[in-house]
Amino acid sequence: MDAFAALADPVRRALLVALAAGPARVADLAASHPISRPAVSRHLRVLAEAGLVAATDAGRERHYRLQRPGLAPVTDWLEALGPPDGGPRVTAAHLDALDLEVRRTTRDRRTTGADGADDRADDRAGETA
Amino acid sequence: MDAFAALADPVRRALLVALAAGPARVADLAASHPISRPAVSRHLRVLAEAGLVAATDAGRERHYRLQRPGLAPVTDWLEALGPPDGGPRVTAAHLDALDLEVRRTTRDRRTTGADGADDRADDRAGETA
DNA sequence: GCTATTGGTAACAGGTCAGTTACTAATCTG
DNA sequence: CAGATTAGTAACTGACCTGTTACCAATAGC
Repeated sequence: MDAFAALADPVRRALLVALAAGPARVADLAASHPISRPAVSRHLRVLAEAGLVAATDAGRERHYRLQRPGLAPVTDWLEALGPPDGGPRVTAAHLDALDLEVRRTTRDRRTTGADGADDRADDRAGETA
Repeated sequence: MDAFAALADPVRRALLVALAAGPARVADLAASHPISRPAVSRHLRVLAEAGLVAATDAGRERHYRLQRPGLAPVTDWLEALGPPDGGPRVTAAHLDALDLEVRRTTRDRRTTGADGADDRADDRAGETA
């Protein structure tokens, strides 16, 4: 089952959200969802086939964790279709160019004693890390 | 049917891709896809319910067009789950701040006679329009 | 007004998917 | 070793979804 079909089921989306907070066992996921454990087990198998989760055996337990790269087919398709609201569409190259400009600007203004406009460049640097 | 379930069907995704190139009639979409016209008609109804397409009556014809904002529930959910690869995550506010910096930089360099580095700020302005 | 074209609906058949209960395999614990 | 816990599988049922053909309504063109 592909990633699109895997995301179509609300139970599977809920499982992914739960796993986004960190790895979990099958019993834990079944306890926090209104379906039986075999149903959870099968949903997890579907998600694993789609590359959205991965399992690690630990004795008799099995720890499932989210695999965010598995969402790439969906995100890629969505972005190929175009932005949902004509919002900003920026590539890493754009950011690099802008980053260069901003660093030069702030340095120039410091040396020339410009006004105290806030230095937002650090925001991006932090988020892209 | 919600947007997630609507995107689960490959035929519906193909219809959306076709509509991304511009509005189309039902007959046109049916002709370019290996399913009957009633099937296309029902797929379009599903997509309309999900807010992914909209129709405009034009005489006996009906022009369907893509509604990109309908994808918002999906994109929002995906981005709430976290970035697939830790890529750049930039908001419009960041871009505005950067844009301000860049415009000031280029102006300063013009007045001070700097090198001929290209003016990338216009790129962003065009893409966000 | 008659015919052709466009689009939606109805009814039906086929297949798939989600859920359950019952059972089995493997591992930890006393 | 015996019992308990964890996880997966098998078999089954019920619902839903997708596709088809046949039919109906509305509009354009002669």
